[in-house]
Parts: sequence; structure tokens; C-alpha cells
Amino acid sequence: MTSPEGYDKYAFEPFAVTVDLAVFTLRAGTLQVLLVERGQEPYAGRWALPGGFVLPEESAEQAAWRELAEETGVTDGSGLHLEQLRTYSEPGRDPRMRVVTVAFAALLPDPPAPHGGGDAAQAQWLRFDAVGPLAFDHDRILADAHERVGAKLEYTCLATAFCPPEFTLGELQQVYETVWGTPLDRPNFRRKVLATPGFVEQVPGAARLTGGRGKPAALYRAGGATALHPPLLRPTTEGRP
Amino acid sequence: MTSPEGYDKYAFEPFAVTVDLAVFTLRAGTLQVLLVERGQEPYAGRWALPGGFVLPEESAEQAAWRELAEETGVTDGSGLHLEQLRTYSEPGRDPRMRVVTVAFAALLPDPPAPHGGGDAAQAQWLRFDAVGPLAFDHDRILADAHERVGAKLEYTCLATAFCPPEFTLGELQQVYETVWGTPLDRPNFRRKVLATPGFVEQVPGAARLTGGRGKPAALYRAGGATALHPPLLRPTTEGRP
DNA sequence: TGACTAATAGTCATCCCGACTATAAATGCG
DNA sequence: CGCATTTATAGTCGGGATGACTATTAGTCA
Repeated sequence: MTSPEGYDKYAFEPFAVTVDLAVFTLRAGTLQVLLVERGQEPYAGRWALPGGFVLPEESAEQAAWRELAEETGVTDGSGLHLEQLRTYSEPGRDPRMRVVTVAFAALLPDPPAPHGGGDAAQAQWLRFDAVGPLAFDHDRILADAHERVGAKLEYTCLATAFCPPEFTLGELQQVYETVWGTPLDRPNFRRKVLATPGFVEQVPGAARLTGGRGKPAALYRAGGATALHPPLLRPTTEGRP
Repeated sequence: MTSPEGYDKYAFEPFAVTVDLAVFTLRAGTLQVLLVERGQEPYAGRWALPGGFVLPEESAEQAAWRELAEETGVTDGSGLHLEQLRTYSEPGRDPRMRVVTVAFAALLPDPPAPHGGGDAAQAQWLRFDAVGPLAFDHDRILADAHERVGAKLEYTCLATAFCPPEFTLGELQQVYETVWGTPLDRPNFRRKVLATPGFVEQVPGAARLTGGRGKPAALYRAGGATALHPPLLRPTTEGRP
């Protein structure tokens, strides 16, 4: 339908374009997702991913950053991770009208602003493994986002995006274990991370008293590397699809 | 901007939504891309990715399949690979109006229908390494698509999508070498492929006379596996970004 | 002081992979 | 016909990464 004579204004249907955000964080050793409760039909009372319209002068990326700031209160995006996931465009996905949504996945370190108030309904953190059926096709989007994050932990240094600026290797390991839902061997994880140049770098001075029991752990911060070669593969369940 | 009172018709700008396709194939040992020549402004005379508007009752995926059929003449999608790449939504990407495009990457086996004629300008195969500056942001889309395909060869069995139903391991290796632009060691490649269960399965009977010199090679077809564990990594240029 | 906990160090066998050599089976040229 | 050439296939060898473990260190808590 590429029109050789330029755009014909009847050749296309105008769509509403929105962004939807799957925002993950780690709190109390669990993977949590930022959700908003819908106040009216359709799907009144259901939880939904935060999101909103792309404004006339915005890209989807800019809209996603704006929404992320509005819902979480974060002001500086440094250290945050936000990436486009994919676009969902099935005609019936919103019963009211034709809405095409560009989905994003975002990662926040543990104590994110407890969700600042905007105009929208208050956003809340819910345990990922306890989210009921969501509004629209948001279950699917959330599942896709989780799969993407899990996969990217394998071959990127993304895990540090879940951590505060300084962290222990134990905390970093917890990121992998929580997202993947699998325990990892501690010495082997340590060896792998330290053997990857640029993944983490040790903070010269202090060793944090872990707040509790055990030998205090050394502190690290994220290194400059983004890719992880060779990858750190999930314990193979033999031919994962 | 999630409106608690339902959609306000002034709360959003209607956008045009299109799909753009980066269609790759292998011909004569080179990687080729399907392009159309633009007839009018903007970017008159420039090459562009084939694409078009998403129709009112279509998803972007359906629009992409339709466009793929229109431009290439393929009728059965079996064996073909088409996947969503990402969405490009910068406000200025089309000077005429606000157009958001969902980009797709597609792979075709060698002798695809030589590009059937639709309403659109005739599509043509061009060598990937020889494409000049394309219209709009299509250079960027094409580069992203190429990177995505190259990356997916590493950890999926996608390479068979470039091959006819029956192929030799030498042909399969050519897929990797052509997309990656790197020569591979033949015995090692062979060992790796055969050691991955479900990647390929040997065709019982024949051995193809390769049409020319050398020992005839055994024929294989694609197996049932989709993932490649462990991955088949590109010769590391040491810390690829 | 002594269990307990967590971090860190180190060992060992295995598997994967890059580099390489060798053999087999066809073509084509002299 | 014989031999170089070409391509497919088989196998070897060493090193590095990794999974499974054991041991030691340095703290807290009772």
C-alpha cells in the first residue's frame, strides 16, 4: 500500500499510540512490578501496567521516560535502564478504540521512590509472582518483559541496573537468582563475574558489614562493560525454548 | 497521562502507523536486501525499505505479512521467518506527517520469487554492503535489522531460514559467513552443528553432487530445535559492544 | 566461648572450542 | 589414464570455561 503519489489521507486509519511500561525492581529478595489499579471500565478494578499516550512532539522513548518519572518519582535517569520491548497492535486489544502500544521494560535499583503521585492513580509495587490477571493484554506484555530481562542477564551486564551504586557480589547474585528463579553456586558465580573484565570493579576502601551475620563482603560498582562474553547462561533446563 | 476518566479525545494525537520490512536473502554468496525506489518527494530517487500502512482491521504483524507477500510474491509463509524488530517514532522521521513505524526483519531462502508486482514500485534485491543512503531513517532500521539477524544466528537455529528445504552443511556455513562477514573453520562448524540436537537432521538417502567440484556433501534439513545451547558465537573481536 | 552464617579461596574433572592434520570422493586437465 | 585440485568428512590436541565440591576466613549471635 505504498502510495506512489504521496500520502493519501484516506489511505490510512489514524491510531492512538501509547507506551506501556513493565518496571521491575528487587525488594526484600523478591521481584516486584510497578502496577496501577484501574478506576473505570474497561477492566475496572484490575491492575494494569503504567503508561499513557505519546504526545505530539514526543518519541515513544521520550514518552516512556516521562511516564517512568511520573509514576516513580525518579528524576535522574542515570543508572536506570529503560529499553523498548516490542509493539502490540492487535485490533481488539483495547475495546474502546484502536490503540497501538509500544511496550518498554525498565529496571530500578531497590529503594526506588515509593511511587510519587502524578495525575494518575497511585502506582504500587506488587510481587511479580503474585500478579493476577491484568487489564488488556498486559499479562502478555509483562511475561514478554520478564523473559527479555531474564535473557539479557545472560549476555549483558544488565544485572547491575537492579543494584544500588555500590553492592556486594552476593547482592548481584541475588539479582540473577531472583529474576531467573534458580539458585546459583556462589563461588562459581563469583569467579565468573570477576573474570569478566569491566563487569564490576572493586571499591577501594570499605567492606560493608552486611548488616547482619557472616563475613563482611567487599563492595563493588558497575564497570564499563555492557556485554558479557562469554555469556553467563542460566542453569540449562535442557533445551529451553 | 493515564486519564482516570476514560479516553479524552483531545488527550492524544492520532498517528499514522506503518510497517517497514528489512527482507534479507542470500544470493550468489552475498547478503541482499529487498528495496524499492522512491518515485517522489521526499527522498525521490532514493531507495527505501518496502512497507506501508497498517490497515484498520490489521495488526502490525498481519500488515507485515501482507506487505511481504505483495513485494516478494511469496504465498506460503511456511519456512519463512518474519519477526518484529522495534518501533521507530521520532517526531521528525517523516517530514510530511507524524508516522510511527513498526519495523520487521524477514529472511528468505535463496531463490525467492523475483519480486512480484503489486501496486508499489517494483522491489529489487540489492547487495547489503552496497546500499547507499536510504530514505527516511531506513539506514538505521536496516542496520538494526542486520545486527539483530547476526546476533540471532548466535543463539538460535535461525540460519536454516536462509536455506532451501534441503541443504548441505557447507551452505549452512555460508549463511553464517555471509551474514557475519567472517570465515569459519569448516570442521569446527560441522562439529558444532551436528553436536546440537535438533539443529539439523540428515536426509536419509541422497548425497548431492554439489553441481561441481569436490566430494559430494550430505543433505540435511532443519530440525525441530529453535534455540542453540550453548550458542555459536562469532569469532570474538574482543568485547563486541 | 562456641555454633552459625556468609564471603572468599582453591581444587578437580569435564566439556567445549579453536587450531590443525589427515583421509575420502568427486572433477577436470594434461 | 593419472594427477592436481577441490570439497567433505574424520580425528587429534591443548587450553579455557564451567559445574561440583572442599576449605578457610571473618564476622554475628546466643
